[in-house]
Amino acid sequence: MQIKDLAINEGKIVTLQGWVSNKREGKGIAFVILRDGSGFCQCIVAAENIGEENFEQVKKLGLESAISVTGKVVRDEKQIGGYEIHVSELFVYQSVSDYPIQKKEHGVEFLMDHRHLWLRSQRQWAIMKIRNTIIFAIHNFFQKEGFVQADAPLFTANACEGTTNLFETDFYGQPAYLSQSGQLYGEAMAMALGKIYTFGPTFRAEKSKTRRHLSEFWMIEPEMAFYDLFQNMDLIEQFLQYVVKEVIDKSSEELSILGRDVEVLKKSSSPFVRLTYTEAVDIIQAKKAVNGRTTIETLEQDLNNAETQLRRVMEEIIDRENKVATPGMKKGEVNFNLAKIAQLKNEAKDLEEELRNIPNWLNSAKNFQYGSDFGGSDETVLTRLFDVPVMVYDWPHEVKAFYLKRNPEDERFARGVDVLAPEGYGEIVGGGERETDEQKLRSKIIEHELPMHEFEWYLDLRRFGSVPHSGFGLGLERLVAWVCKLNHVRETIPFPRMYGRIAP
RNA sequence: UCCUCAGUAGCUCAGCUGGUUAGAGCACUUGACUGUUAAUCAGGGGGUCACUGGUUCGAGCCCAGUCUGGGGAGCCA
Repeated sequence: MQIKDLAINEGKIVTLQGWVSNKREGKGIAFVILRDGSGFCQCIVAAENIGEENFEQVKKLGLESAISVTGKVVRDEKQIGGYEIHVSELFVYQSVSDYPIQKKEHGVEFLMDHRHLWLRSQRQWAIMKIRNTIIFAIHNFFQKEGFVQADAPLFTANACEGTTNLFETDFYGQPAYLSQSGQLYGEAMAMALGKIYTFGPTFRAEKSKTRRHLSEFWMIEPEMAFYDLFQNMDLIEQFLQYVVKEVIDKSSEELSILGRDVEVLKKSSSPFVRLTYTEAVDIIQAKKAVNGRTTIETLEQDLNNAETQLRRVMEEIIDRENKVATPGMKKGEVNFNLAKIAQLKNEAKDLEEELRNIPNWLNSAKNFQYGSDFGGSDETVLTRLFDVPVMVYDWPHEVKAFYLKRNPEDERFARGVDVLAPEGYGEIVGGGERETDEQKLRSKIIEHELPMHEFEWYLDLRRFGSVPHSGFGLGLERLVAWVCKLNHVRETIPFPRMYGRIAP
């Protein structure tokens, strides 16, 4: 019996096995929040029902003690799952008294050091469940569209886009690299199977310490024969809309645990914005307005909002500090205010950071050089104007990968597309139409100073039945972060590997 | 690699212009309370102030270096 099935067992006597995720107690009664991996459920344990001796055991149970309970399922609207258990029997597998993670805020480093235990907490549980929903939806989408899942190798001999950001390993005495993308292999598989997608881990040795980067992350890379850039973009849009809708339908409880505003997420069911690079630059540089507002006006407005908000938060902090200092205040109320003050201080920190950032964004928007790639701030500036994902295509070919096809009507541009998620999440998808012409590819490989002999097998794909084809890569963790509205990708994967972090 | 912020009790933090014996809450522990949602009340134990060196009569506080972590740039999904 699992907690998720309580609803269909209302009024019955059931047995649950799990862990104590929280406990409150009064004389002769204890409220145990049990978790079993499938959900959370409050169990009412009364001394008169289970006996004094057994109740003494319950009083000693610390967080994460392992128990089983037997009792009646009773409807209670106030509870998370909607039900509670009136316990008649309780068995203790292990009584724990010193669980490290407490019912209060912890710092990032402490939590990451205890990631193996942190995963048990309600928020992390909700994120992992949503990650699972997303993974399942991805497979469902591609399978129903007739794609074949076909994985690319993880060991590669060629440092396909430069060696600096690859992890080097020893492959029977030969240097080998952990794959940073399965795309070239994906193209080979698409020529064999028509439409394929890879789904696997990918490795980048970038020494990046930001909320968007992991050293090991999961990437989904579809590749489709006979798809041009625009069919590719249509597919990306349908795909993302399907996945988001599945999460809204199947993981609404988890989204509400995370406090995610589903209405904002639902907006992505509208058509995505499609801009050429040139149009996007005009918007970033504020030469073009969107819905009557330019980026600069929007940013200035945001700056003002952040300032007034910060002022309000600071006032509330002072207010509550005065309250705490008032003599004769009850301890409980003091604690409540202290907790609130700590929370407000964090809010103030975030706002201060935003206040520092916005002027930088303004500056970089004003000074954006046509022809260069977008930085994180340019993406933020652009996506702030829209509430659906933005697809930017037709990039200056110099800033994009060697394998992208040129726009036949204007050779300055390559047919790449980046999908920028709303709410500041930046690039979640990068893709495009591939170059089909062997000679053009050869000159690009030379231009990028890549070892030609490592690409001969890839060039075979252009020698034998070369056809228009396209594909894209989706960063799973970035998608999860956006859907859950998390401020860091490290919470989207069970055991993140990132610069400076390889344990636990 | 660069910029920037931080490191004080198991955890989250305070510690004024450098000045006596280092502070709070939580957690833990002892006792009281039958419906709680981080939230009752009273008592108790708990410290190499990241490390190394320097300035000073005196350093948690000032200076230099090192280490670790947060955020960002570059690079990217």
